[in-house]
Amino acid sequence: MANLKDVAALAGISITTVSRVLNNRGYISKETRKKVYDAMKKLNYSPNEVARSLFRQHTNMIGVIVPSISNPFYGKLAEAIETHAAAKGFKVMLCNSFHETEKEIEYIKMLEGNKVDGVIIGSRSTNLVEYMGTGLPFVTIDRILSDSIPCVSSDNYQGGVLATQFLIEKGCKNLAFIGGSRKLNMMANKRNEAFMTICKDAGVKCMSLETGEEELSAMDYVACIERLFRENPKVDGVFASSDLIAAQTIQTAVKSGRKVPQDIRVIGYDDIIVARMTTPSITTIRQPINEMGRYAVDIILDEAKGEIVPKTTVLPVRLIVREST
Amino acid sequence: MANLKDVAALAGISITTVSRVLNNRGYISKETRKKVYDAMKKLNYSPNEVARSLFRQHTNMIGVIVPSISNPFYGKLAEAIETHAAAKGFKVMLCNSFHETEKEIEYIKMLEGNKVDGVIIGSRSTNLVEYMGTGLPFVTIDRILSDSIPCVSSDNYQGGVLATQFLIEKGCKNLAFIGGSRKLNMMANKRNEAFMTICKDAGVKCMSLETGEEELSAMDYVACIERLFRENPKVDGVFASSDLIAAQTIQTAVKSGRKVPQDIRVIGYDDIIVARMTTPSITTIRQPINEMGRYAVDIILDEAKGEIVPKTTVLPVRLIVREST
DNA sequence: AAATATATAGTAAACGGTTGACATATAAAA
DNA sequence: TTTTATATGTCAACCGTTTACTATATATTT
Repeated sequence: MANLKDVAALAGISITTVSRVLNNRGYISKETRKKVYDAMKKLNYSPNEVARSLFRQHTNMIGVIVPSISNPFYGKLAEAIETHAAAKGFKVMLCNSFHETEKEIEYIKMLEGNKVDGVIIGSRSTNLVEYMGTGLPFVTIDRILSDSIPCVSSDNYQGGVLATQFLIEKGCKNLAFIGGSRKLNMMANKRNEAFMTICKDAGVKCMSLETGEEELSAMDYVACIERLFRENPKVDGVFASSDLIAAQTIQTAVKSGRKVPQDIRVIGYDDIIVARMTTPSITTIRQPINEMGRYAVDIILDEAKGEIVPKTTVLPVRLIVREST
Repeated sequence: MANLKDVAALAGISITTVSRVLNNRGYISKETRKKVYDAMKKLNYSPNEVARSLFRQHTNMIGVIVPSISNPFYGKLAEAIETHAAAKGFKVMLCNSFHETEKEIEYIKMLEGNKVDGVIIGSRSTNLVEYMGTGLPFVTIDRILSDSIPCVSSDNYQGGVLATQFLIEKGCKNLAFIGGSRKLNMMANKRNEAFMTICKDAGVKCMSLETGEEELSAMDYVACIERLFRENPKVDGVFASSDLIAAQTIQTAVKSGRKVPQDIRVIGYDDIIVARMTTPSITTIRQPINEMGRYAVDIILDEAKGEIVPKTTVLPVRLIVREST
């Protein structure tokens, strides 16, 4: 691979001048500029970004840690992050933690060593804070890790309100909420809070089901849902905390002879592609995943520049009505 | 951030010795080793991988270019690649090209500049070859780009055979295939070939529908499928070239009053999460995506080491029977 | 004619780490 | 006692690029 020296030699000028045209600094004549570009083209030269990074003390690279990119929610999030980062000239290093704290710690160390300019964490582990050294900027998605780490989320409480009210409006009298573990300090817990509050206010019978880590990792909630139906056969509306749960709720309901939405209404959360693809398609609360990714990138970049950034950024959600309600 | 010099100073030894314990070279006493580790811990030191990469002339990083990581197939693929790469000490840079040749070229240049050790391309553009400079190793997924670039795929022909035979066994007399553009030089075209051949051999009526770029990008095939049903109302079996198409085929069939699988049987391809989540769940051909990712990584790493690698690697597929047939 | 702007070159240090050559000192083995 | 293995140190070169500094040589204004 050609380097600056080769380009300078071919163009018949000094290394310094070549570097100047590359970085648009100082005075350069048109002819010199042309000579340089010609030599670069001839040698198929592209600057060694590793060397640049070393000198400049930043890499224009951000790390993204998610539990699993094959989970459609994180897939969309990562796509939004990468797209927006690329538009700003930043690269993305992808890390799948599979909910394992150890891996997350390892990834953080790795990213630190690779001198990324910041890390976006869409992950669930606690106790990560102590491993987040001094200088590196972090942003979390949907999760408060510590007071000093900014968080981007959507309005989970409002999402809970919207979903619950809609189910009640549709005439449900016996609601169930299915969500993830409440022990994790996730903003998503607010969906459940809103659900309980709205149900209580409306005098509607309600219950909530908490699933575990295994279900989350395997993306398989069927056993939980079957139990829910067995123990509460009169449930006529389910607010699922993800579209994946909603899809499986529909499967389980249909299998037990219930019709969706006639016998039981189901509403999901996230509005990932699965919600559009099922039969019946899933009414859901759309999180503005693109915008969440965009804000996460903007914030991490501002942080890296030493600017003051908001501690929390809450984006609005929207009810998307489809066939399952 | 602490560097080698700081660690050496704190440990009271020379920079060279610290570098020696870091790289396990030469003779080091236990006490010195301990002093170094203590100092490293105290300073929260981690070696600057950028500097290392510059010296070593490789980055332990690979680039992955996919059309869209939010497409569940590529999400799974990227996850498999990242997981396997991480296990081997390699990092992954993620690139979403959205099927735009320009972006792919830009990404390739970027990855070249960042001195990645290799690039895995799960993308569809032609004419990329001229931009793939001299030294950088490439591997494609499911696509022959040129004679000299290794390709990893699953056995698309066999997948087509399995799917078509299964539909015929189930009693279908009037089959349709829905797939992507055949102009692209994808291995996936072989599914269609197999479909036509098997149908002809069995004397079963068949047709095949080719969707375009827009449908692929938007992941929305409903209009195509509606037309198919309108123009061929007697179709009683559909072989869809992806689970996304299969899911939408089921939606469209149900909407038009057909029952799945009683009136029309649908078989998908890939076995992504969507196939498990729909009602009815989708019978499909499972591509061994994990293994495809693993082989892609192994091959790119071997290539980077200058070893001889197979030109094509074809992994077996499997029929997964669910409810849609 | 003097002052200023423009255009280019060379040298050297820096970024942080690795490595080879060479020196030195102690401890164990021949 | 000599040899050898072990343990550390110093020094310098190197990876490819940036940049500050200094030096010159034109060209253009005052």
